[in-house]
Amino acid sequence: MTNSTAQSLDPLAGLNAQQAAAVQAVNGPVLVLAGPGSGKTRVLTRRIAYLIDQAGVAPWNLLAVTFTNKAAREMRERVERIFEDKFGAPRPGEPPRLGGLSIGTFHSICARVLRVETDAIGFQRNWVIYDSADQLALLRSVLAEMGLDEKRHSPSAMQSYISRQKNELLTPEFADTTTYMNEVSARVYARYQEALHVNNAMDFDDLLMRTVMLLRENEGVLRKYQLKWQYLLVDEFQDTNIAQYELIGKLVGPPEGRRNLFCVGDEDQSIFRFRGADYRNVRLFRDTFPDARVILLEQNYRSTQAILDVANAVISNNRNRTPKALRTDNGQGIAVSVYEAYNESEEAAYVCDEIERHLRGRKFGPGDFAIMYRTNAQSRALEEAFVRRQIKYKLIGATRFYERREIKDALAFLRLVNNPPDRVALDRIINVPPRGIGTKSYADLKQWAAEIDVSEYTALQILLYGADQVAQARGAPLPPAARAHSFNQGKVAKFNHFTRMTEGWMDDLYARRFGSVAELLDRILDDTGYVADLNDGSAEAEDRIENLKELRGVAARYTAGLTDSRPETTILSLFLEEVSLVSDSDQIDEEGGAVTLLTLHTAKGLEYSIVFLVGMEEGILPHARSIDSGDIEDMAEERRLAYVGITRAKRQLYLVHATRRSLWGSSTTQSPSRFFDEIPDDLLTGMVDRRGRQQESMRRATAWESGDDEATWDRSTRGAPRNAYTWEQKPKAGSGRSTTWSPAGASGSASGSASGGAYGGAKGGAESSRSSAARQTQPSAQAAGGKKAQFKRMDSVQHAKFGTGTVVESKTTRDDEEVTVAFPGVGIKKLLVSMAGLKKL
DNA sequence: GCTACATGGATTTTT
DNA sequence: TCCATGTAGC
Repeated sequence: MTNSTAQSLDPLAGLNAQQAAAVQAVNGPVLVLAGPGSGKTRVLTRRIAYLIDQAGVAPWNLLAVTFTNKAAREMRERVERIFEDKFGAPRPGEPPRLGGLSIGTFHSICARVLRVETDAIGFQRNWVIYDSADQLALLRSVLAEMGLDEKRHSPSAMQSYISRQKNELLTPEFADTTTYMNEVSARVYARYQEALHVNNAMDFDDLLMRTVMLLRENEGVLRKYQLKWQYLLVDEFQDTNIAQYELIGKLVGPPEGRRNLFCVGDEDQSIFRFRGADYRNVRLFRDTFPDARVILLEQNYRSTQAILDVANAVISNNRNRTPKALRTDNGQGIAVSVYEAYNESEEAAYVCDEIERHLRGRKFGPGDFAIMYRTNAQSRALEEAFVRRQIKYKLIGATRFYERREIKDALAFLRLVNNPPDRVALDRIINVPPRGIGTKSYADLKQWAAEIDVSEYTALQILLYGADQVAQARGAPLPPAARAHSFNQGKVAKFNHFTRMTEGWMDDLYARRFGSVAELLDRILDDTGYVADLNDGSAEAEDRIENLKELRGVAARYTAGLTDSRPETTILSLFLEEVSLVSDSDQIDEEGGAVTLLTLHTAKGLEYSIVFLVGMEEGILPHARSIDSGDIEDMAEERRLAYVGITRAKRQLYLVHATRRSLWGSSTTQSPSRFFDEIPDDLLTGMVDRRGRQQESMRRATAWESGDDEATWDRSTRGAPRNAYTWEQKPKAGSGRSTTWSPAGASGSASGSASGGAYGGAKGGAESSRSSAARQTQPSAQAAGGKKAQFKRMDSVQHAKFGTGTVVESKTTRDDEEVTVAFPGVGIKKLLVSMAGLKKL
């Protein structure tokens, strides 16, 4: 290699003094307190490269812990790129340069350790990870078993209690029993843990707790990992919880030992307290290692000074923090804008207006914008507006892919094949699609299984193969009752049909007849008739099928005859593990070319040129829960959340709040967030003095309600069509399902201000009343057409009045089809197929 | 056993 | 408004 290429890897190139110091601090504990936008990712990647290339540390001795899988992936890629720059692309046959380098989240690292140590923790191979829905399902059955009423003992309260205990490393025998409720919860916790073990499953929190327990109790295992990982790097250290802190402590060894621990964090960005994270770990670290090197990164490379000033103003109201002054050389920039909207639809309309204005200026593309909010529910009004305006957007999080019904069903089949004791999986799919095994039969099966002390799946096997054969296969005798069951022949036939099918999959799996997990999935969907059952021709079914295809795409990457070279696991279980540990932020890609909609929590670690922080209202941000609790720490965390949002912006920041908001059904008046009061007026623009602002707001609100404000009305009709208006004066409509009350003809969604349901959009009043009047008088014009959808997304259609357009969405209603069509130059229209006379092109 | 409908309850944030 | 759960009728 030549000198010049060697020099291209100068891990210190372009770093400031503090960053360079952090990269080079090789020995002893280091704590980097990094403000937002201070280049900490850069420091971490450079440091990894530096340790490997300059300090001679073997890659397999390094462990870097990140907050998300996405961050892990990116960090690995960046380090790889550094080495490619220096040594060129890896040649075929060459051993991997970064072989054995471990980068991952706490959860994924722990899963890997536990996978290897399956025997040591007393689990069977191919154990699975339960997500929170699975946890709830299991908790419900535990509660039922214990004869506890769900109404009095809410499963989700139990769930959060258990999670709290686990995050604090409290096993059931040490769990908190200080109140009656906690005492009950502790007993549920104990039973729940047993149930998990019987199912050969762990929940998220178990991954951490069991790993720590293992390292605590097993000296040999502890030594092994201490020897393996001699250099530890931890990102987002302020968001570690007790379990994670102890895990790091165990791996790094006693304070007087090796101590090659490098932690990066920012107390001001700690936003996961509800998950047990405790930013005081930062101080704990300093107490544990009094001689630790502490490096401050205060220089900000991301934002303008105008944005940082606002961030400083807000965060300085938190006590118990190390004061920091964010500064930048990026210049003052544009002042932060404040906008007071009338309600959430007008808020969305404003955001769209501004985005469109910027897009016209051609300096920014859609991918430069992000809209951040406190709660996922807030995304709905925004989405509506984006669809109407035909602005490309990407929604992160709301309905998580792996929580969709069809995906969970498909995964449940795979999970059962992988791990037959998984009762939660079996519960889910024993009768999906319907195969004549009703609640009663299945309950009987469960009871019988409990009596003979075997898993439900084993009971099924006994029905199919007979008790003797099953006993022989397990190498253990079964109780006499295993020979006697009370199912009639018809039921046994139904059970056997199911079992024969699943046994077939397992046989073929272990005979390596599938080339990939995708092939197994194909076979399952085929044998069960799942897709056929799903496909009723509706657009929704089509979406679900699309989702299954997407899942198949992921599964296709898991090949090699499904059996890994490692004995402790199979490719199938690695696949299941991957899908259990994906996070929302994994969906984020920079290339998208679309406006990003996301919660403040998912926004952590990201940056965008222009950021809109919407719903800056009391009760939203700060959230009502945190206001009501009266806990000063809760409020401090809300403030940090605001701070995180503010500091995501590179060039321009908008703070938006609304006067009214309909959050769940009814509309309430909202007052601006207290965080506005913490920002000096001269740092904000777009806001007259407070009194003037309120008068303006009143004027607009009155105008809105009487419907005579042209400007507002115009925007409102685009943002949320007529029913946003009529909804204000609608009579109390019992269940909200009435379609006859509204003179303006908003039908269907009676109180839905923003959530559609009205037919026709801007200037479409006439159109809309006609449609809905027609709908009332001719309810089943198209009844003969049944449920079949005639149109689907992306279809080109012709309309007599609006011309040619493209179908955005199609929904089948009971007796008709409702199509949303984008007509260029006209706008988005919702049309009833029975009325509109649409022609497919 | 299945489907359609009614009712009641609930919503913070996520690995 | 939305969802999960419960119930009546087939």
